[in-house]
Amino acid sequence: MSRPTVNDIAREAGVSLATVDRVLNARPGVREKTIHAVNDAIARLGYIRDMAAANLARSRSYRMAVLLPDGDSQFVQTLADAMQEAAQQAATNRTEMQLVRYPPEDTHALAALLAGLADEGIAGVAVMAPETPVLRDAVRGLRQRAIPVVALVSDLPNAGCDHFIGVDSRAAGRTAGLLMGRFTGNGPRRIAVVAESMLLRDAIERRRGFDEVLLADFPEAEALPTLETHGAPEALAAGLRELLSAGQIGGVYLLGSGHRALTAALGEMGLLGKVVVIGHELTRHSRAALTAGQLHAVIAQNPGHLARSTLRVLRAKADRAPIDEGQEQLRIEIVLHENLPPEPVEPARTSH
Amino acid sequence: MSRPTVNDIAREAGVSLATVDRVLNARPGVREKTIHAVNDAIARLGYIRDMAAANLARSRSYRMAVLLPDGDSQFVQTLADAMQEAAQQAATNRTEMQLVRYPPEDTHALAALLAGLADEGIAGVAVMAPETPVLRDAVRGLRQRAIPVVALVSDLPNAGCDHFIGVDSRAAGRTAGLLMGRFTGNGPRRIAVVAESMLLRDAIERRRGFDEVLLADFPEAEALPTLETHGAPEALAAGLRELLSAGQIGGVYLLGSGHRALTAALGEMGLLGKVVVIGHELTRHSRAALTAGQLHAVIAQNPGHLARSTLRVLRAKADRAPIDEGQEQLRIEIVLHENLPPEPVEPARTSH
DNA sequence: TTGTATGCGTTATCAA
DNA sequence: TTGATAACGCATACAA
Repeated sequence: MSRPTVNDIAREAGVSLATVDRVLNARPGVREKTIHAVNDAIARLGYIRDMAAANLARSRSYRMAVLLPDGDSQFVQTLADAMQEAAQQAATNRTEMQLVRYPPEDTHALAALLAGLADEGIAGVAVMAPETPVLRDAVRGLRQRAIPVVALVSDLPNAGCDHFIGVDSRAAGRTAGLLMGRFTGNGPRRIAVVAESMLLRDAIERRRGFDEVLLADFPEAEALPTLETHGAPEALAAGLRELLSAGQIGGVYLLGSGHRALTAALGEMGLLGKVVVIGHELTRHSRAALTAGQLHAVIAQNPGHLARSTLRVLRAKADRAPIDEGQEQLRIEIVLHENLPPEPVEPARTSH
Repeated sequence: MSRPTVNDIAREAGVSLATVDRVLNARPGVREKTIHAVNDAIARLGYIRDMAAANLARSRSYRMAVLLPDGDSQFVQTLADAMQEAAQQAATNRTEMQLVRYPPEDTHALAALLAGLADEGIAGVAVMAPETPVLRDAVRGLRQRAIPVVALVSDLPNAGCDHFIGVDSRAAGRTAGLLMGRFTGNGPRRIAVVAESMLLRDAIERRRGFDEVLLADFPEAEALPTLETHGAPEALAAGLRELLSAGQIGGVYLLGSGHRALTAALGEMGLLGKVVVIGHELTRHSRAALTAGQLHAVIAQNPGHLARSTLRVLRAKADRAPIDEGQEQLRIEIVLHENLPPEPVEPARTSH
């Protein structure tokens, strides 16, 4: 015996194919009693829906839009690549993706982009951006038109998104704090904290988590005020020098990007390998630093997972189908020299 | 425009549907010239085959078998649960799974089971077992009958499997070693290594990796000979006591299962939280110990990922389709108190 | 060597 | 509120 089909259900329930379909897809216009009869038959026969056939018959394809900030962040670039790869895979399931890079800092341009998407018959939108009132409104606008929106990497807690795909930044910061506390040993020590900017919610949350753990579990450690570099390597070097003049440093926590600049600055000061360095996200540079023993731990999220999860969740939302929480749960990964995953094969470069 | 179909190819090439199908599936009975014309059309239109529709038309379904050792290992039980859950998902894609638990230690029973599967029209087999000559032969037998076989959790390097789904045990051991070295600080210290048995390849490999890193990067640390408990909690307590009498212990590395017994023994000796404990796999017990601060790091592989990956790879092998290496690559996860993922919802218990 | 017609399991558009 | 019936993209038995 092969698996029961909708035809079997129809026969068993004494109704037509169309009615079974209506019940299956929770479409209106069926009497309560009929619904019950169909559901009974489904349960009796142990029917399992064939997704492949369903998708085929729908011959509907889903156009998803993914919005990522432009700029030269290695992490975002890696994510963009992963998105393209996931999209290629998803094309098999009638899901296509349109990747859009928007000028960072320009919230209004982003909002305009989002508003524009609403008219293009888009089935879902994923957006990675800091939360602003303008963005919140744009998201609400989309959702009012029944277009699902998911937040990517950075949560938008007050925008009313359908889902958040990423990790809890505060917990990520706590993890960094725990590692820093354990890696720097037992004596008293000062920990430098470096960031390009503290305007981003992620950086703030990470710092908060980091401090929490250090304060509670490693009272002998002292996390210094954040050194903001604003992307200027000289600022970083100068700042570090100043911190050093006030006493020895046991570790450096890099809140965001800037691995290259940090490695350079530490190298100049002859500190490479002498202080514990912990950072976020696995990029070409952090990977190299990890391999070279200049970086001791990376807190990361898997971009491939992030990308596939995004497309799957958007698809589920578009279908109003439930989400497999277990599968979509992103992990806060800890990457050390010894568990560094092999370099992924270089995909075709994203044109933006 | 939507994607080109076989019909479009047929029209473009000026042949019929059936001919296109013949070319597509490399079936005989087509003139060289016609083949060329069809392939030309395919290239011109950028045709991508819809595998889902193809399988639907074939009305093909896949019966996979997954063989797991029986017994009360928490990890295996968790994996079994994850398998059941993944199977439920996969049923939607015409893939069904038959989970078989075999008596551990009994290689011949396992081999007989495998041989039996060959006759049942199974589309693929996944097996978690230590490598033995008998098992190797059984695997070869299956593969001779064109049934793909994948090794699960523990590799079978000489059995000629189609794929290995799991992590490199030696690298996992190295990771444990690195963490142990860093967590136990700078001074000289002795590290106890505990295992239920050193007969399993995994345990040996982990120990090897652990020693490598400790020797190379932490010369002040001394990894003591493995304390084999053979599942007897008393043996563990006695052994630990003996090690203690010879001097202070800085850390304990638990090579395999036995979290509960270890926690109990350490508790009795008043060592809980005073020595660094590192173990493998996230189970109910290790999770609790991690939360309580009695266990400091767990090296784990994600059972959900393992399960889904297994079914996906088996399916791909059955279709002779390529595998998305990036997606199937299992990570050596490091779990600390701060990045412990939320407890998954309890699935229905596996009956075995 | 090639073409026609039908079916796979589901959805969707009609009409009743 | 229900039911025929025609797609969806591909495979295949059978006819030419």
